[in-house]
Amino acid sequence: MSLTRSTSDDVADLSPLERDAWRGFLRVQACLCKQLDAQLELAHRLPLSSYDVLVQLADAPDHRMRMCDLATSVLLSRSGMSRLADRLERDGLIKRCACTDDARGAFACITPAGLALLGEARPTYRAAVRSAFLASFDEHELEQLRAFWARIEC
Amino acid sequence: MSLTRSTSDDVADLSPLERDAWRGFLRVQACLCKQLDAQLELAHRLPLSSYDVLVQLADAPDHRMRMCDLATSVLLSRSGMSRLADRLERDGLIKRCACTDDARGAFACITPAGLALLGEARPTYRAAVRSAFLASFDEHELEQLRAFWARIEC
DNA sequence: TAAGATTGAGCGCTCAATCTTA
DNA sequence: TAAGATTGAGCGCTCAATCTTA
Repeated sequence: MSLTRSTSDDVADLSPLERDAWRGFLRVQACLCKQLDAQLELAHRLPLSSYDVLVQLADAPDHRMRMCDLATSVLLSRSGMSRLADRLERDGLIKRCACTDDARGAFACITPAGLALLGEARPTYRAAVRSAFLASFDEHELEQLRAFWARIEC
Repeated sequence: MSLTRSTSDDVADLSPLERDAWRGFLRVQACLCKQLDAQLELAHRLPLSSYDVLVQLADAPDHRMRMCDLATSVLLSRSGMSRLADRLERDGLIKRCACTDDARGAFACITPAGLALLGEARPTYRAAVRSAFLASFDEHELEQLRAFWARIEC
């Protein structure tokens, strides 16, 4: 090992600090998502992935989005989104609608039943995110977190 | 809605700041894990979940752990761990060994081939975590992150 | 040719049931 | 009875192939 290498050399062991900053991040994410999913499932029979889709649609213009845009915004592949939409449509929470501008495409539209269920689930979600995550930080720290995530593009 | 409720009332909308702090966290985690998994798979044909198991075993006393402890430390169910161990054993990276203290239990032990592969994969992992995550923060910020994660128990 | 969307095949996970030993 | 581990059933996802329209 060269003496000129810094401690943040690419191949060097992660320092305890680096390890904790990274592993803690992974641990917290896994725990929180598992908790959130369990709470939504228990209270509303709605998995977290379905909740995310309903939120996107409810907040979108005309309560609808193109399937491919929806896939991107919920971090799913197109095929994964297509199958999730199948389940949501089967449960009456969304409907697929024709896209007149581009006949290749399709819209997913949230139904009144979807809006109603989302109306019940949103308070559960917000309360859970607040108590399990946001409540651990003051306003300044939340600003820091926002700035931290903005640095990472992907 | 009561006038006495604060803006962080449990059921109120998430503020833009809360939203960004939370959604950014989810986005960054999803992106980084996807990237990491792809790089390990490409360079070493080793999924991230298998990498995590090999790291735990390599760092454990006698290069071995009980199946249930291993499941806990890689955030998997027991059955999920059992099936992942099947694949790793099939590929010769680990072996199951009898547990003489408690005949109900089993050890997973990393093999020389497992250690060798991990030796190649660790630099890839470290370099990826550094360039995609750790490099975005200075030492003080890493300390902050460590302290942030420590607040959240799960 | 390429892009949007879906479908077939199959992987990796969890839950519930089961087997074994404490 | 309970705990460690595995197995059967089945869910939710991705990749590659396919269909449709731009």
